[in-house]
Amino acid sequence: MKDIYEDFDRAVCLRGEGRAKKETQWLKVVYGFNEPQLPNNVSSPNFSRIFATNTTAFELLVLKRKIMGPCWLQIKNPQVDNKGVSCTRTIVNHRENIREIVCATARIWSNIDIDDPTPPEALPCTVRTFVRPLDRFPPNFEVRASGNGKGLISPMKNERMLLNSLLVTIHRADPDVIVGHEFLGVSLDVLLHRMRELKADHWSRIGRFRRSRWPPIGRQGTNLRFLSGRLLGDLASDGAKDMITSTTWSLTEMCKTHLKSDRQDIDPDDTASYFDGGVSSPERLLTFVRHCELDAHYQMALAAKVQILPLTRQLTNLAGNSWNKTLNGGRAERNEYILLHEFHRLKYVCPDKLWGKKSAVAAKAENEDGDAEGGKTTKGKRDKYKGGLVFEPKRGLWDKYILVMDFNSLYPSIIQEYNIDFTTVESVEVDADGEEKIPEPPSSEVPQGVLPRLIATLVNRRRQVKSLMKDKKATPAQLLQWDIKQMALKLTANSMYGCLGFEYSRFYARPLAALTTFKGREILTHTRELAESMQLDVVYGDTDSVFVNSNVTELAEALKISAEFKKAVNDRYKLLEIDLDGIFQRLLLLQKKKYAAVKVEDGSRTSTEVKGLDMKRREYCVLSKTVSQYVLEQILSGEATEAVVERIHEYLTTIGEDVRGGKIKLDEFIIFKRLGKNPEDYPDAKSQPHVQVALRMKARGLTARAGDVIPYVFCIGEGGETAKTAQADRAKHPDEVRRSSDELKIDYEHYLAHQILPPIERLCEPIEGTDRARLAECLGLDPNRYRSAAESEERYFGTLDSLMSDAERFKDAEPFLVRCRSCRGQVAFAPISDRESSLLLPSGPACPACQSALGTASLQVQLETQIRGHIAKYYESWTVCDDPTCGNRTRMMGVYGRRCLRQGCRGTVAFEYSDATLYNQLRFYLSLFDAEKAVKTSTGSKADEVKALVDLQGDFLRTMAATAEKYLNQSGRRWVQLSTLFSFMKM
DNA sequence: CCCGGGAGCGC
DNA sequence: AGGCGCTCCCGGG
Repeated sequence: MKDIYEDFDRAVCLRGEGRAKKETQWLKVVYGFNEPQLPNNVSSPNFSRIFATNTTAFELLVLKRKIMGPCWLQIKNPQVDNKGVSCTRTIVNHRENIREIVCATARIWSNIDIDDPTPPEALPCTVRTFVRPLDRFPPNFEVRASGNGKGLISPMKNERMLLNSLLVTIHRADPDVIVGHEFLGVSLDVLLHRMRELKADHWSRIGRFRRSRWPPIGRQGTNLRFLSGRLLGDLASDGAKDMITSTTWSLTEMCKTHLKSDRQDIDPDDTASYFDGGVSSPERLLTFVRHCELDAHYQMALAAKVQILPLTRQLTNLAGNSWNKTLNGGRAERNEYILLHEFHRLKYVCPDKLWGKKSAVAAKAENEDGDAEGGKTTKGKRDKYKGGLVFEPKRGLWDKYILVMDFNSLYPSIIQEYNIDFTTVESVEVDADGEEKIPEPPSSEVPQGVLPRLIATLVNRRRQVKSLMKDKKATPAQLLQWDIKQMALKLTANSMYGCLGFEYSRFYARPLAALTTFKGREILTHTRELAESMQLDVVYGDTDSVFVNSNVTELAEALKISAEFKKAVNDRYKLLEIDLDGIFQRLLLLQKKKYAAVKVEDGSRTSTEVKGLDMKRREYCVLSKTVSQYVLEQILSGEATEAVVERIHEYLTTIGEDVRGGKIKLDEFIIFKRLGKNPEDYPDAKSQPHVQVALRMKARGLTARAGDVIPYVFCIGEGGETAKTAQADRAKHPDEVRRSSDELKIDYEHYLAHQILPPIERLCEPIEGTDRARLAECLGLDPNRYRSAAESEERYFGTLDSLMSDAERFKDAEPFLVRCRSCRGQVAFAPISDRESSLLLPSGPACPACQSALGTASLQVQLETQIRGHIAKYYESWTVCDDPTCGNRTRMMGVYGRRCLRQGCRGTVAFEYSDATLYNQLRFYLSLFDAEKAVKTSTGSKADEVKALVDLQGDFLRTMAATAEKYLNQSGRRWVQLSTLFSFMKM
């Protein structure tokens, strides 16, 4: 009954009690779970505090017995043999939007060893599919079903019988593990509701805990307890998502990337058609059944491929928590349990578990913040503490060897190096000015803390495992097992820091987290300074890495520099270690966290590494990624810039044509976006494409919940008017597009302008010889709409006037049209230096058609009329939207600058007839009568001819020039906003 | 035109 | 129910 504990001072502080008792005497009281729980906030004259009143039986058992993950417990004689089962049910919803079960496959593997690397397809298994008709089975279905190959097909009369038979199968197999995809969130939910609704027999056999009465079915995705006694490996669970690299975690995508298998997708809306009993052949339904059989296989194959069971078991062994939580939950709980075990072993009192609440320290700090800042409204989260340091990248394309040096496991190493722990770091006062102070690390005499020692143990064990792996005699199975073990050790060590800064963590210790990152920033800064002191150029760095420009073209030299630098850095620390992580042959550095490189692999091989670019994001379609890939390959090819630019331009031209020509498949246009909330919870649902699609999916009885990744394609609005329908309404699910046959058309212009151009533009930004207007032009988009203000002005006036020919400068100017009063013909007034076309003869202006002389006064009036026409046009102030899919033309002006006023459009409006256009037009008119220029631009024998002409017709030219100049000079400022015209010069 | 808040990445 | 740092893009005033 009585036991003396040492106090754990942080435990006290974590409770928000301000007192820092080191060791005190505690009275330990133990009583059964059949008695009521004490409140945790009681006190009396005899005691000030009670701890651990709400500890669960599981925690107690696991801690007291030091149970570290799955192991044999001598409670009774457990009858366990390993059986895995993979289940698929395909569900269709009909009438009243209720999801029913039409088909279920159980693929059962018996006596599997989860450490055996043999893939599931090479191991014996039984397959059984239960299927029931919607109305009636197609003729001959039962006969054909009985002759099915390996898989047993059991036609069932109705849904209830299907469920009953499935439950019998599960009961007989009694699986330890159930593997599925979206099982917890979807399948189990439907199963439970249908079993209850249809009063299925022995429904609790889905798990191992026998029940006769139904407990309440919880929210979707929260009913793991119905499976108690079995492990659930759900490939779409958060736990699994951490282990599988994928953008959508759809079964089809994972099969493709991890199994190299081409899984056929079935449109859920087509399910009913597979069950059509009115057709003459059973083939279609058999196809459906085989699809289910195959899916069940895929799920197990994926689970085996990513080693989900061995890895989660190792993680669970390290943390001492529950395996099912490792499989289906996040990592906070693992971290909690490893610390609980450690502190319990050392006889500390740990902070109490606060269910669904912020840790006591977090809550306390928030209150203090509120007091200090005079009752500032509870703005949700507290200010973040500072994290890793990111250097400003030196942007551009680097073509000397770049050394990527990074610290191995920086944060775990810092925690060890500086002995950062709950028991070693003194708490800090909260600063008066609200600024949070970083605590000091303990002095070197302070003994090693709990956390540093724990991490050291993990790191040492990992080192041992890795040395085992070097043994040449090791079998592949052993190697695989060790590899999983070392991975689990690394993951565990690395996750300790994250949980220190997690407000809801039982061991929340913000000052420790802040100290860790502070040291990280300090170390990275010093590392860069060291490099610079060695005359090495650091072009970039992020948190724990520096990219050093070796500035050499010989690999051996680069390696030598790397070794010298490594030694210089590592000499400064006891434990902390920097190492060469890779060598880049070429590096395209675009932004912080955004770059691509050609990495040197062993020998002469190379590979491309891409970080953070648009092409790595799920909201860009495959087409966009393919185009980016090509452009990137060209840029990194190392060939001459002109050749690269030319190839890019050519390629984009082809792409533009192919897209518009309908040569690209629908799949390549699919965009993905994750739902942050449930679709109906969006306040601005109407403007979000994926939310609109999700809502329509739900209306059809499909699932679309928070966290789901929604696929969609932008189509042309109904009725063909691209501008009329709001953007979000035009987003359609790929299945909708496929079903519509030709009704829905992909909005190619939108894809070119919004999915292809922007990523390419960003990639080409540092590349000479092209710009966004040119890239847009290649794609068949109007280049003028993509010219920046600066570029447009530069185009008109040119920073280097002499470099631009008049032909180029006045390309878009309207000609001066001269009408002849005699023959009523009309002709453009060509430049006077153009002796073949000019109507100005040495004798004066004359009509080229009827040779009649044209009066100066008449021409002057005509010129003035045309100039005034342009001015009037300018004052009409028509604006157009720069989004080619919108094309909105209006005379309305927005209140907020240049945003397009059409609902749902993201474009920018500009004057159709801008001040710059007008100014340029006037300059063009002036140029027509510029005698000096005419002489200058003429060469050879022409020069003399022109010179004679301007001498003879000087009066005429001066009169006309003066007319143009009048408008240009006197009123120029009224039209031309000099500030915008010359904005490109402000750099 | 500026400012903020999500997404989604990187580490 | 792990952290923070950084583009981007989109709404809103």
